[in-house]
Amino acid sequence: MTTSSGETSSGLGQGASTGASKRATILDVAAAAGVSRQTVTRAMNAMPGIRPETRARVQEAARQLGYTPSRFAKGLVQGARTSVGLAIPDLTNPYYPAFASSVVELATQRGWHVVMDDYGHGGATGVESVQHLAPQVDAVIGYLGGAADEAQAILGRRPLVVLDQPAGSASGGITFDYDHAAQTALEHLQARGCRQLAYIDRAWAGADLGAPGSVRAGGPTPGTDPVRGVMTVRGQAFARSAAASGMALTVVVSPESAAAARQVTRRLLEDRPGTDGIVVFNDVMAAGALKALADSGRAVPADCAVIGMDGIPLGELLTPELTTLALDLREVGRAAVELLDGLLTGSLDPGGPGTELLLRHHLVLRQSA
Amino acid sequence: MTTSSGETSSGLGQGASTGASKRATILDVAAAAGVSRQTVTRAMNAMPGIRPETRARVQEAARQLGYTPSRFAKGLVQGARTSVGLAIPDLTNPYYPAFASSVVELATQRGWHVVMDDYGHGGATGVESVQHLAPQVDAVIGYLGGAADEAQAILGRRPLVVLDQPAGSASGGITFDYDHAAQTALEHLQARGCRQLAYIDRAWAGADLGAPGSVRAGGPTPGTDPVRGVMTVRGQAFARSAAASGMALTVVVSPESAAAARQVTRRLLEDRPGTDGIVVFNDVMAAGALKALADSGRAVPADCAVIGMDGIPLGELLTPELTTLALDLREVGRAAVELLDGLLTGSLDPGGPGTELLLRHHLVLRQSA
DNA sequence: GACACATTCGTGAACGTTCACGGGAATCAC
DNA sequence: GTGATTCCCGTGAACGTTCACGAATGTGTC
Repeated sequence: MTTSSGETSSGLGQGASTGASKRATILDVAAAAGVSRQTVTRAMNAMPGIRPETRARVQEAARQLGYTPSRFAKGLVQGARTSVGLAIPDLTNPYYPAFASSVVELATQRGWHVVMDDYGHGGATGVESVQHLAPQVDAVIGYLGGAADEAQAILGRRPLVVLDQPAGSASGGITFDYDHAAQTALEHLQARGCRQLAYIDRAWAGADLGAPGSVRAGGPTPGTDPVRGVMTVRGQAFARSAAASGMALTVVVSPESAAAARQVTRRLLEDRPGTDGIVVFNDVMAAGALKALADSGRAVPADCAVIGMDGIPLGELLTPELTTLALDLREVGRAAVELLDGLLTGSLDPGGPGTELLLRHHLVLRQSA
Repeated sequence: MTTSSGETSSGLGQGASTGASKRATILDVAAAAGVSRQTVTRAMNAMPGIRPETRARVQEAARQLGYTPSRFAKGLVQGARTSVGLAIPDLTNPYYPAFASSVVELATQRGWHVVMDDYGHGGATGVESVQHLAPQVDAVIGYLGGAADEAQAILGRRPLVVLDQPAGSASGGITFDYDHAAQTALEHLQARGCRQLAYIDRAWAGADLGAPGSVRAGGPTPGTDPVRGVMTVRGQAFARSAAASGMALTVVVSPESAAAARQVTRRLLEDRPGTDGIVVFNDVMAAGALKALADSGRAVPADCAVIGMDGIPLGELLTPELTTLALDLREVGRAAVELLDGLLTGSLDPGGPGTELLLRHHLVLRQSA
């Protein structure tokens, strides 16, 4: 029997009952079990080269002391388990959880951990989210809504994959082919016989240009400079697409909520009663539009067709069921994770070829159009 | 000018262009900037006692080398920033994101980080989720769906707050007063004049007892032993409540999805065409029930009233708008975080008084009932 | 009984950072 | 011009764990 040769454990023999004094370290466990550090390590990590009874004794001592290995010490010596930050503007919008779910699943498969930040309640920006995440993660995936360069600067060499915005100096980016989406939707509505089309865009978060619901652009000359900076990228694509095919498209803006969209749509229908086809920025807002159409006594799609955007599960549950430009959100998550994987393993170079993906919406025909 | 006195930096003068060789450490930056470790620390952490030009020089060197301080080394010496794990069975169900959003917000306010795990896609259990989270977090909040004791054992002394399940040996727990909810709903339906009531329960994940939709308990004798273990806690509360007030309640079970609930409801309406009031396990499934009622040509609530459960935003968007037993999910998140806060700061003792909260649903009257 | 070998366990070193302290140079006061 | 004060900056120590190696003990073989 070896007498404990020192190794500077905490002097006090802390009984299991005394409150949270310090924090039990591996040396405390070693002392309590009458073994050395290394043996404790072997016992806790299911390593070979230890007698079963010793292992049991150590584990019991660890349990009694409430010992939990320090993830910091462990990480320091073993080299990081990678943990990725996930910056999301609003978990309340069903679009994001569907995406996040996919990211978490695939990240977990790779043994990564996901640190989630739902910025936006407090009016924080994507960059602030990255700033908050930065000290804790090895990479970030996020819908930042702009300022990719600044975010990448904060992260330094660590990979950043941004979604739905120009990649800029970010390591990678995933964007969506809104021109294709817009063309698909408008063509479909036209083929259905719709003649007076409208697009409901999301109002810029910061901007407060005119009352919500005010008509932004009518007639065949959208896409001109004054419009830029007011419309979202999606809105610009719709304006371009309408102009290209010579259709008239009324563009209105609405805050990003079903209730707001309902109100805006109601006003739109008063201003332009002949509207017979509406495309909406996202499915949640489209649900509001459907409500407004019902309010006004119109039948959908007979009197007015509606197309949403995103393809969240909610759409199927609405009445009428929502036709939508769907994005396969699990696929988007997969693209983001695989892109990040490539960047982390080095098989992809930041900003290099293959780091900017363009994904397409596809039209899911249901009842509303 | 001090000549670099050694301090064992990496021997190679790694140019900024060479690939990811090792990882730049604080010593590399110090050497590159011609200063010491401590000065680098001061520069990176905005500490006083450093000349502005020196700070700039160090920061430039850090930038060029792509230096990122090791969170492990930092955490090791500074004592942990707390990071909490959030175990969630299914982010796809709108119930959970609403809750998670609240948790993330309040945790962020406290300077915590949230490591999210959406277990359940791969058929994992809550305990496995905790096992995955454990090495990375200082505490866990989660909907584990059982096995709280086992989960607490994995975490040792670290706090565990479980929701919607008996706390067992967990540090804290938040449960819901389903008896009150059931009574509220059933009384409301009865007052409305409903006489043939049904409750659609969620089928147990693992169990496959009988075809989905089979009638489990009819008549006035539910709550007996054979039923236990088949019905959820919510189901049992409804059975109890119905029995207590002498109402007849048909209980059927359905997998947890709108589509499944739709099918189950359809079958229920064939079996018991006189059903004129239905309560459903959650809002998503209630949406399916509404669809089934529409399919069968019934008017809601005239022919049959429907009450959902949870109070997710989706309910407002359905047609008819869903009456529901709502839970204020932000409040639930707040309760969980505050409980955890108390446990972490020591103002609350694990399992002690004030660690088991009972929250109540309130009936939100909309159109469906 | 001597040797090789397997099994079990312990000790120095290292991971990268911050804290506590101390030293040197410049500035100020008189 | 001496001492006190301030401003910068550097060095030992420590955080808690694992890795690499070596020591001690037991087990088998001839």
